[in-house]
Parts: sequence; structure tokens; C-alpha cells
Amino acid sequence: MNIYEELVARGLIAQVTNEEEIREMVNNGKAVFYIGFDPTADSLHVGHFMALCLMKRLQMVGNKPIALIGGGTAMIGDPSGRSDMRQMMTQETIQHNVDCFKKQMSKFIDFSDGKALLVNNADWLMDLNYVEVLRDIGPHFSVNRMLTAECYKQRMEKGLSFLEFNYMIMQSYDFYQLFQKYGCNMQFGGDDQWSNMLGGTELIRRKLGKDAHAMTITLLLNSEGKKMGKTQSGAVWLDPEKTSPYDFYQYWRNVADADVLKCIRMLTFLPLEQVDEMDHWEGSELNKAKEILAFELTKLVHGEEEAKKAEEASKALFAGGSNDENMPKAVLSAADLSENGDIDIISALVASGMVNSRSEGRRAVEQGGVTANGEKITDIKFTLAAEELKTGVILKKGKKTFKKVVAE
RNA sequence: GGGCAGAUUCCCGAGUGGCCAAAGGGGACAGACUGUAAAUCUGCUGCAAAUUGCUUCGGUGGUUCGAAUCCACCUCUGCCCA
Repeated sequence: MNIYEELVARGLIAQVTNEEEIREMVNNGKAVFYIGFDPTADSLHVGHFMALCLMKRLQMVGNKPIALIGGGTAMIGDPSGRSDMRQMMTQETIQHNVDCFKKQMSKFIDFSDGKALLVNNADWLMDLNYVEVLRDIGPHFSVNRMLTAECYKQRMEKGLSFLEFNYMIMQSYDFYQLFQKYGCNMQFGGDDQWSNMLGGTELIRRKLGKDAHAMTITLLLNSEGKKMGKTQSGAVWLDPEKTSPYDFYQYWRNVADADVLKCIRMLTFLPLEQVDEMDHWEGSELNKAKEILAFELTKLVHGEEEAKKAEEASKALFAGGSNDENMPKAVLSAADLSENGDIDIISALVASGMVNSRSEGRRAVEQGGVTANGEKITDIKFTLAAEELKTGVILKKGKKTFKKVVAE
């Protein structure tokens, strides 16, 4: 099976400009393609991870990836898929994020010997001259056409500033630049980028009379139609400091039944034959598929060792295993403890970061959601003894929040 | 620049002088049921030294015994006109 067919089989491809030509190019390792990443946070997240995997898959068969970090476009903010204006970021923040992105990306993609490129569009966008740009590329964009693009339609009601309206033009200009500088003949991106990407192929055609292609990656949506990789507290990050390997593992361990196979297919590198076998698993059997998904992804992102630790900790907590060594830990300092070295249960919950406020902690206890070493706690005045804290007390809030609390 | 409408808690959205920490819904959290799933039912959802106190309704000032609510100015957003 060729790479293009594999991508289709995995359900990764959403839209393409010209299937024939793209298949030909990709299968023969002739594509020089770019994917843009806007540094809107100081870590990549799951959405980026899909794109990185795609880069990797294509790189493995000889295509040349260009990772474009949008240090320049981040100054504008992409209105696609948003109902409100992005918060403006300072130049310092963007630069910081760019650096973080670079570091994380080099873990996934091999940039040695020119096998892949890493560029920053700030390099050509920041010094542009307004009037020159207007004269140079302005005539090639029809405002009427742009307004009919899906990404702007949604914003027509809530309001769209001229600043954000320009995002499509900047992204198109990127493609145009990369086409000329590096012979970049294809752009990949999330499906929400489709209209922005077409802007680029059209600009290249109009300015240079040459063909360039675009292909979008299916957005990873759950069965409820929401973007995956988001939790109530934000995105699932790839940076272990922001989302611990254990939490990362748990996120995937907990996906809905309906979504497991899709995730395995789209995100892991497991051979398709193996995935097809799992396809007819049903009911509680799917739990096994979830374990595989969680393990494989954690391995890809954090390495095999961390994946094993996360798996063991999960088994210890949920399946009654005995090894609590790798469980998430909370170390309490002397300042958290009372003079006798003990601590009341609510303070312990707050200090370990399991709840956000004392009120929330109190509620959790009052509703019978807290246990310490397996004992249900009903009294909000309950105190964890100093001796126990030395060896560690396993606090549990609700079904899935665990922490081993240890005194320093 | 002119006219109109609006800004309420995580989100949507009610409230137009005291009965308001603020209806209702969504989400989140907790309980029951389960498979670490979904659905369902129940509780809960500003903070704290917790039958009480403190801070919140875009911002600043004012009126009042008392303001999310009235007045003035400002900021921001949408719509219409230019």
C-alpha cells in the first residue's frame, strides 16, 4: 500500500485540490510540503501532533517537509473557527512560544541534513512595506470572494476586524514565498484552514502561472462533534510540564467508545491490519483498545519509559495493582503542614492541587467523594497524621483524581 | 461622524431600587448505576475563620438609608446611515 492510500485508509485526508496529481507526487516522494503552526501558546498540543505525525509519515517515504512557525501570522491571529477575536500577543510572548515550538518539534521530525526545514514567517512578513504589498498582491484578492469563505462567514455576525481579515492574505503570501524560495509545491493543514490554503494556491497561480496544491487533514472530532484534545482546563499539551504523561495517558484511556478506533487509526503508527482486527471489538472489550491507544500515544509523545510508568500507575489505581511508585505525587512542604506535621483534609486537597479552593474541597468531602488510603472521609475536620504522611497517603477525589501525598 | 441596541458568574441567558451570591439551561465537579465508556437519576457549582462574613453584574464617579438595577462620563461590541 502506498502512502497516499494509507492516509486515506486512516481517514486522515479531508480535502485535496487535485487528487490525481497529489497522489502521484506524494507516493513518489516528490512533494515539498509545508504545514504552518501558529505559536499561540508555549507548547504544542494534540492538534499539532496530528500534523507532525503526518509530516513524519510523508518524510519516511522521501517527501520533504517544511515546518513553518507563524511568528509573523501570530501577530495577526487566525479568525478561522473562532467566534471571537483572539487576544493580541506581545512580540516577546510570540518569540518565547516560537522557541518552545522549535524545541518540541525537533523531537518528532528529523531536521538533519536538509531532510526537513524549519522556517519562521516573521522573517519575511515583518519587514513588508504596506503599499508595496498592496500593489504587489492586493489586486489578486477579491474581497467579495473572500467574504464568502466559510472561515469568515461565521464571523460576519459576531464581527470581524480588518486585522484578522488579513490573515488569509498573510498565509497565502507564505505559500507564495515558500514556493519561490524552496520549491514548496504543497500545503497541508487542518480542515479549518482550507480557504486560507486555497488563497495561497490561487495567488501562486495568478502571480506565477504555476500550480501548487493543498490538502487538509481531517479534524479530529469526537462523536459529539467537538474537537478532541481539549479538556475543561484547556488543551492536552505535549509538554510534560503542562500535561503530565500520566494525565496524557488518562486522557486517551478515557475517550468514548465510539472514538477509540478512529483515534487509533488516525493517531498511531500501528499497522492497519492490526487496527482492522480491533475494529470488531465491542463493549468492555474496547477497554483494551483504549489501553493500546493510550500507551501508543504516550510512547510517541513522551517515550516508552514514561508510557510504561503511566500505564503502571493507572493499573495500580484502577485495577488494584500494588505498584504505586509511579502514581502522580504531591509533595507537601513544611509550610503546608501544621506544627505537629499533620494536615487537615481540606488543606491537603488544596495543597496537592486536587481542588481549586477550600470551598470546593469541603464540597467534595461533604458529598462523599474523598478517600484517604481507601477509607472514605466524611468529616471535614479529618486530619492526616504526620507518620502516615512520611510514607505517603493516597488521596482520591472522585473516581479519577488520585494523588499520593507525601510530606517533604 | 450620526442614529439605535447592548456588555451579568466558566458559557448562553433572566433580572430594570431592598425578598440578589443573582432565575433557567449548558458545562464542570461529586454520588448511584457501570467497563476508568455512554445514557439515566440525584446533589452541587463566587470566596472564606461558613446558620455568619467578604468580594462580584464592562470602567470611573454620583444619587440613595440601600444600586446589577437610577444619573453622568468613559471603554468595548453589534446593527443601520455616511
